[in-house]
Amino acid sequence: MARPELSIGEVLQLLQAEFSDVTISKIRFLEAEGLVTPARTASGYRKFAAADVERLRYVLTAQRDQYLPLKVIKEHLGALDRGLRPAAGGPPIAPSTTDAGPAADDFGATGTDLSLTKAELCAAAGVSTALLAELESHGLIVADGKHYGGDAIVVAQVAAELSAYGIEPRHLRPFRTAADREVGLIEQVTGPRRTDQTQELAALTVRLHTALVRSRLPR
Amino acid sequence: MARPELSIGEVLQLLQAEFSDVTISKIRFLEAEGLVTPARTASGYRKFAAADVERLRYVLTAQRDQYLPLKVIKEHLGALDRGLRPAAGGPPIAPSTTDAGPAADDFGATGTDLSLTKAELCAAAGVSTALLAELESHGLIVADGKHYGGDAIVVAQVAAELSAYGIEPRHLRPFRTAADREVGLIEQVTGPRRTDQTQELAALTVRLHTALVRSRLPR
DNA sequence: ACCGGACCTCAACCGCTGGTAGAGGGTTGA
DNA sequence: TCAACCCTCTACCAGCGGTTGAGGTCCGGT
Repeated sequence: MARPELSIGEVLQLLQAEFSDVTISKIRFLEAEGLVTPARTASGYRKFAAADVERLRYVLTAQRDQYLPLKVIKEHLGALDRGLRPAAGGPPIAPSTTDAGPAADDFGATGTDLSLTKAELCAAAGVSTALLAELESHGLIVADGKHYGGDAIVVAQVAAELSAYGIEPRHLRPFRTAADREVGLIEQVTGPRRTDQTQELAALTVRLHTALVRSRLPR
Repeated sequence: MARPELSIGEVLQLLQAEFSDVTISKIRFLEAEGLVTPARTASGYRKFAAADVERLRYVLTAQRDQYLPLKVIKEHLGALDRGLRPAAGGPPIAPSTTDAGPAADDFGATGTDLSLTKAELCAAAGVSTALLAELESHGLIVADGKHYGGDAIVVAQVAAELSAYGIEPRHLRPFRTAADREVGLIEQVTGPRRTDQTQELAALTVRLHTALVRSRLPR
């Protein structure tokens, strides 16, 4: 019980068992990049708690096994910190895709599901509760109990941007209808459970939709 | 009948719909790296078959959505070629569409102004003239005079893939309706000429559509 | 026959990521 | 007091993923 925290050298020993290419300088670098923030002694020495080591392990695993860039790993860690619990997937814990952040929009393997409260959703999408309420009233966003999924962020963000063009939630109802029909068609084929096939099919139909819109846009 | 294969410029047009950052030089680079090996004409021009384009799509998707390094993507492709199904975490070949991405968006790029004859379209998409006729009869593909645009290839390809699931052109009419309505809404705001705004708006609505479908997919 | 645009190759160059190296110096504990 | 350990900071670096441009060829239209 004397000292639950480890010096950087001790951390190195610990991690080198699992990750042969870790070095002291790398650990320091990762701190400089904001991926881990160990406490400090009065004299400035880093002291790593178990949680810090765990975090490093997560980073190194994601790098080695999923080839993720540090930028992305950092976002994942940030999402975890904010209490956004992903559902299933990756290594130690699952990565989160949807944020205001960079792309990652497939229907596939990395299927990640956030669960947000109303307040979190509004904050993440940068919209007012009034807009959210309106979106809900038109069925564009639906809560599962008290929680919203990650896609709701995108819906809310886009709706907000569209309103700058004078397009309001009530104009968007047909989108809801179209999406429902689309999903209905998919479920007719694959059944009511989500499978790989469901996702493949969804990717296809969305691609179809996109191509159709493009083809009908004025030249 | 002349030419079932596409030139590099035509491939560019096709892919830019989905991947806004693809360039000619990037395609050539990917060939140099051995990720795709288009055939050549007698005079040395590259000619891409549908399979080559599919391969590029796979590469670009894996890069964008999974952040995989080219080296790894190459291995996956190699494995696929050898008939192995990709193991953990790889997308089969039916990944994402419109990305909810950073800065750039799908519709921002240059206009897709391919102009293909019926035969070329069928060859490029790998579909029968019968299927094409059916798609036309349901208004999913329309010819401008005797020629088809680049999006028609995507529509035809997707329709072909969907038919493997028992989904036939007549089931796809609602997609046409939805796309028409969507474009109508956009034109109401931006007028009947194609402008940057048109494209921005289209990118937004397609993103909305995608998010809605995702959100309504079975959990 | 000619012209412009699309295509070719090859070599040089570039920005970013993910670190490493090492100088110069403080801290700790035996 | 000394070795081992830790600190910061600046400089540098290699590889990845392309881009740029010079110089030249090919092809469809008039």
